[in-house]
Amino acid sequence: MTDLAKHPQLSPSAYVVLGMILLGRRSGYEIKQTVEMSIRFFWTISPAQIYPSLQMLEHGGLIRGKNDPRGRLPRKSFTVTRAGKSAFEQWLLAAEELPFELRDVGLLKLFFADLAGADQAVKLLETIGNRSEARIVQLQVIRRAADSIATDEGYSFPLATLRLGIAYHKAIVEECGIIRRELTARIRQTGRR
Amino acid sequence: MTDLAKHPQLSPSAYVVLGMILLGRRSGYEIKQTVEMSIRFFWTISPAQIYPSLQMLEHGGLIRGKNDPRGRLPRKSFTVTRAGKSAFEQWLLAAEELPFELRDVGLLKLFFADLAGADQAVKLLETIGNRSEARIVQLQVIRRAADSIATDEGYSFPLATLRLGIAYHKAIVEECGIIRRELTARIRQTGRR
DNA sequence: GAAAACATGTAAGTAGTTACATGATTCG
DNA sequence: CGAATCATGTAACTACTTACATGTTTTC
Repeated sequence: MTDLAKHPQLSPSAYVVLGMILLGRRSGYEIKQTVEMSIRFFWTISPAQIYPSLQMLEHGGLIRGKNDPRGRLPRKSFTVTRAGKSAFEQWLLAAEELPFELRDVGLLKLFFADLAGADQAVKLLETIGNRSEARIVQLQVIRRAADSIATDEGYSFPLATLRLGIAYHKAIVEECGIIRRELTARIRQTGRR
Repeated sequence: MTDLAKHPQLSPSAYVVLGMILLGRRSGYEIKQTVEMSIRFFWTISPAQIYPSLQMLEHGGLIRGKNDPRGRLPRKSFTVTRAGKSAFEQWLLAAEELPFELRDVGLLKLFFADLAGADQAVKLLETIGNRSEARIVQLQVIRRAADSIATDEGYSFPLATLRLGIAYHKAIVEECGIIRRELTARIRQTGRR
């Protein structure tokens, strides 16, 4: 428990692992699966991060693991300790800045679109809009899974994050359309002159 | 020029450096400044990346630098070579997937909000909404700089990326409000029973 | 009986950060 | 004359990814 002092600040990804176990995911494999069908649109985490995180959290006394093989298939089941639960809640309720990072090559190219032709810029806007439309479809598929998690397990906030994701991409689709129409109108005007 | 073969794919950040020089930024310092007041909301790049990138691009024959001191203050001015310009345009027009990565601790905490109290969840939603509202204000300040870039230098697409950013955060603010109201209504109902 | 899914992990490499080091010039 | 800004760069570190290694069980 005093090991906590050695881990004054876990990374957000470590809290994801901890939180997923609190939500009932037992193994690294299950955590990875749940991440893929829930938070992957605003947080990714690979097996090469999950397994060392599990070791680190166990070392720090926040989780406890025991071998739980399926037949001859090795498997480790984890549960969260009291210290782990309180560490997670502390993180969840902490009044810290909430880091928000976006890396979007689409917007990057759009920023430089003056260096390309106007027709190329229109294409870019279409690509960006289409990308968000495809994302909306993906999110709506996941939404079904979130619905069943809400009814089966009683967790309703995964649904809220999905709704925010969908709202976000709908706004992008709409604004891309507006900008594209303005641009094509301007192209037509310039062309006629 | 055949050095290009050694750089089959530059990183997006390298293209940012290249593009910024094409937009008239001469030194690493100027590039950093422009990044800070334009693309930083969807792409960040630190001096520790810019200066090695400049060396690498010069080595690859895509840019050319010459010493251009201000008095005794050392400064290096870069220009883009023909090879550099064509490499940039190739990237800009390439029909590649446009990587989009989001890392949002706010949504992460919201995802796990079932593990906290409902009142805490309401607070989280407020924090996330406020964060987007603050971001909108920042973007609108930058927008003035983008306006003058549009009129002074004739570059209009930086403005388009800002509009997309604003649209995005407005959608978040709105949806956060909706979810929050739903939640408080549900709390009130449950409380009365 | 082959392919997909289950399951855990490591090694090597990439991309990026913060903090540091250094010094000149401008502005209030 | 001190603080902010101009200007370039490096070292050490962190976070994360891809690819690999290994073997089991289920499903078609």
